[in-house]
Amino acid sequence: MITIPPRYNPKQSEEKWYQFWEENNFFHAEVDSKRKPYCIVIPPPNITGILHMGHALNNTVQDILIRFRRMQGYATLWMPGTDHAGIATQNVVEKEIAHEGLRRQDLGREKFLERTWLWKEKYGSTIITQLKKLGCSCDWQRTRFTMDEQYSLAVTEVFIRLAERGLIYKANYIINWCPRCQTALSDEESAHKEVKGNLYYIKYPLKDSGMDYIVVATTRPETMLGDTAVAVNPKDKRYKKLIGKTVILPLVEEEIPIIGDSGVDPKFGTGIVKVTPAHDPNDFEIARRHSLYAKIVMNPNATMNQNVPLDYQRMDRFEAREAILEDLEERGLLEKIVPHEHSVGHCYRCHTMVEPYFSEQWFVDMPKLAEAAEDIVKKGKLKFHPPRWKKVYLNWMKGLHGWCISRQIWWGHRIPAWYCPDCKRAYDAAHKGKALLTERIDLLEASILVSLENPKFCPRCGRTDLKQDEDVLDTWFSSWLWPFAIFGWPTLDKKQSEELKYFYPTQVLVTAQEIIFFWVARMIMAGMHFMKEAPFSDVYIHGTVRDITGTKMSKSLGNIIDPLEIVKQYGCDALRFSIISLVATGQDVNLAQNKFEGGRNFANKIWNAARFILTNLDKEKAKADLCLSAKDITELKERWILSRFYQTLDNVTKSLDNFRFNDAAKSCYEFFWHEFCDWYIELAKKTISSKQTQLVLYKVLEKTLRMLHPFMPFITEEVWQSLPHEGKSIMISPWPHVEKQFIDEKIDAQMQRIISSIVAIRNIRSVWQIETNKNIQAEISVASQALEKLFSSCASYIKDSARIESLKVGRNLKRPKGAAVAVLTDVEIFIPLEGIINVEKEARRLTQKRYDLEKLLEITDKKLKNKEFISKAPKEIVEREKEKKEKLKDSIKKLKDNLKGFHLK
RNA sequence: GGGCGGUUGGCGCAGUUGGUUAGCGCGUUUGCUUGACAUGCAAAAGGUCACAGGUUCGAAUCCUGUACCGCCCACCA
Repeated sequence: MITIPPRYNPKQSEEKWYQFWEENNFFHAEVDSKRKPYCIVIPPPNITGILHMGHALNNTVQDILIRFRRMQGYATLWMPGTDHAGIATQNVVEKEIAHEGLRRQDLGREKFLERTWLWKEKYGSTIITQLKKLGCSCDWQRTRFTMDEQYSLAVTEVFIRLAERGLIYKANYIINWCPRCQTALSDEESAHKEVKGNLYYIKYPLKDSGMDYIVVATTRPETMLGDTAVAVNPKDKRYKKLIGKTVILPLVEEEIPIIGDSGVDPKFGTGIVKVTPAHDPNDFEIARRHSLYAKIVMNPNATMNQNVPLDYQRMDRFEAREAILEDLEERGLLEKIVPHEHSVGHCYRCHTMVEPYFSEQWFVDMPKLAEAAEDIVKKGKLKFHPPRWKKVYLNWMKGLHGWCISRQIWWGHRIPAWYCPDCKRAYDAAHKGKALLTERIDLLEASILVSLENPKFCPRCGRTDLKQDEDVLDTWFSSWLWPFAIFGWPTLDKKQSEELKYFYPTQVLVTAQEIIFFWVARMIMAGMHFMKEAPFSDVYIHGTVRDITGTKMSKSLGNIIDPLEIVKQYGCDALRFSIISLVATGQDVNLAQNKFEGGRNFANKIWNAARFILTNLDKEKAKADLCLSAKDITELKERWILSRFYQTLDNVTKSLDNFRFNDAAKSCYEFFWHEFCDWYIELAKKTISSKQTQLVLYKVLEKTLRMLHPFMPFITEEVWQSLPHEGKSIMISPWPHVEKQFIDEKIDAQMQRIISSIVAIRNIRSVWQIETNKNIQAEISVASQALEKLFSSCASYIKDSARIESLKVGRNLKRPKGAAVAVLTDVEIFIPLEGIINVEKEARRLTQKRYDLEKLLEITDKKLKNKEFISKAPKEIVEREKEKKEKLKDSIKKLKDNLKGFHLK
């Protein structure tokens, strides 16, 4: 007798088997010309990352796909790695040194980077360790980091190649500036949020016209210090005559022109807009059209700079706002204040309000790169799942501006550009004030050299101490190369080029919707440009993990559920199975702690079913015939469970092929629990030692474990290892084949009749409160010889499952006196319970049943009387309705006949 | 301003090209120390599929509109 604990102990198996898999190198993949490749690149988590439910969902999906394909025989590679996460990591290290009272400037660039590398060594792989706790079968030997030496080379190379083609350029442009991080951000890194503010109506006196003034409306009065014009719409009759006149900018007391620009909306505010080219993207565009000068009025930390009147200098932007409003008020220049809601960009890292800021930055020419990336998706060669994201993607591609890639931080890939200080200064001086017109800076003219190595001298003046650009590249400028840079591109040795050729393009990318623009779109661009092929053929976009009220989980809200805590409490398989069952394609998932009980209970069910089978398995018998054919199985219950198993397997395989993970999980669950355990194992108890039962118990369990393995890797391995098996691990065992010979719908229908009959009897027992252990008698009256045969041969199923002591099966039997009745299609069941049942109550029960069926009959009848239905509906539908009608009629008649026998008063 | 998603029994959700008596999990009720499992077993109750029109022989499913909730995009001074 084997003793197995009644409860599954996840912790123990998780540790044991994960180690076993790693030791045996099962996660590792090599180029194998005999097999097809299947590759997924992990969305590299930030080194600052701490595992959250989003990761749990994202990586469970990937691991399921990877394990599924691995079992199917693909050369399966899941490439792992981490992202250096420029701003995020720098912020973390800055916080750390702040405890020592230091700022990064105190350390200096070199020392600060040393600290950051140390931090990375210490904490940077936390997330990797955590991913292992989820059971992820990544090829860890190949783990990459976006700042690895070779990877960095790819980044630099890409920068140079794009710069050479003019696809990367330097320009004076208005960008998003985070005053706290003190760096430029891309459009995507500035997250728009609705902010309740005010619209301030400010009077600008007209020059040379006494008391006359015009009124502009603004939400950010502090920027008025940088106004270089006032604009009206030239079609606006009210103000047309103002164009060409001059106003005196209050507080600054400078003369600025009134210009006409069609971008001005006459309906908004007063229809007159102040133009601040250096601090508003809209105004910047106006300024370019009118060759206006851009006056920067803020320092990088968003305090007012030396270009504003002394009183406001060094004030914070919001402080300055208050001061300016007060001063305007005092001068009678503040007309009114109207509450106004508008959306304002916020830094996606620190949530500080972003300032539009005019500055010199590096950009990628996105519209150019977008062409091929747009095309490949339009053609359908790259598919999104669910498909609605295609539209979102294409729409984004259409509206692209330049991508600002320079960041004024230290942690990251330093821009491979060098300046000659003299020549650059000369260039700047020559272009001062013209900057708006000459948006792109001519690198040659400005003596900016883009190259892999530090250039020896300035080609213009010969100076030898050239200075490297201080800025680093946007983190996403390295992650967009991920699918090919991880293989060593572009400096490939022989092995690497083989691998790149074999594994690129990869198969699927799994990610969340908020990453589509940041990363997915850009990877497609980079892939198309550098590899001439999209980096993957399918993109699976999963939903966002939320709490039970539908709020996004976040640390600051305190509504997070820690996946590792769930693993500890419920087990990894429970976490995986629960989360995957909840996620319908692309739908968000609302989680609560108790949602994981389902997965835990399922794991426990698997454990106990296996426990039962193992304790009863005669290993010799089970092993005896591993390749049985359908002919060897004669018993209904055995044929049925095999038929159901292969149907389920077929379902699960197809669902996984189509990224329908919840369907797959539900099929497994339904089959295992409600068919295999509830019916088959229960029935099998009576024939446990028969060869057929032994074979089928073993065969179905073993194959079901394999089917479940991608979802629940640990418990399936644990159980599988205790069963007779071939091979070293379930994770490298083959995905079962759908053996069609076992699928038999007639068998399913027959078994269904038996099951329905058992349920009907149990129902009667329950209604009349017959004690569970009390044996009763039953008579089953059937309509045909075939049914008589079926019920006779399955009499034992019914007797065992419904606790029937003696069962009589016959044709057209009459209801014994005082018997309870159940009417099923072509079957009547009588349970003699004279004295126990209440005749009137039983009659009411049957009448209710009859009433229900009559309602159905009415609907069916109506359909069949409808000539259009008969002529227009497909034949098989009509046929089905006809059959249904006959069955209903028959059942109703039987109910009526039985009711007659009750002789009610 | 534009786009997208959601609205199905008390709660959380499935429902693939329109066609079974609309399913599942949790919860609820009743009964069970049935020899794998009380993280269990058995039986049951509970829904006019947000609303209004339309298409169709037939609509939870397709179309139009409305309401509410949520998300994304946009140069809304």
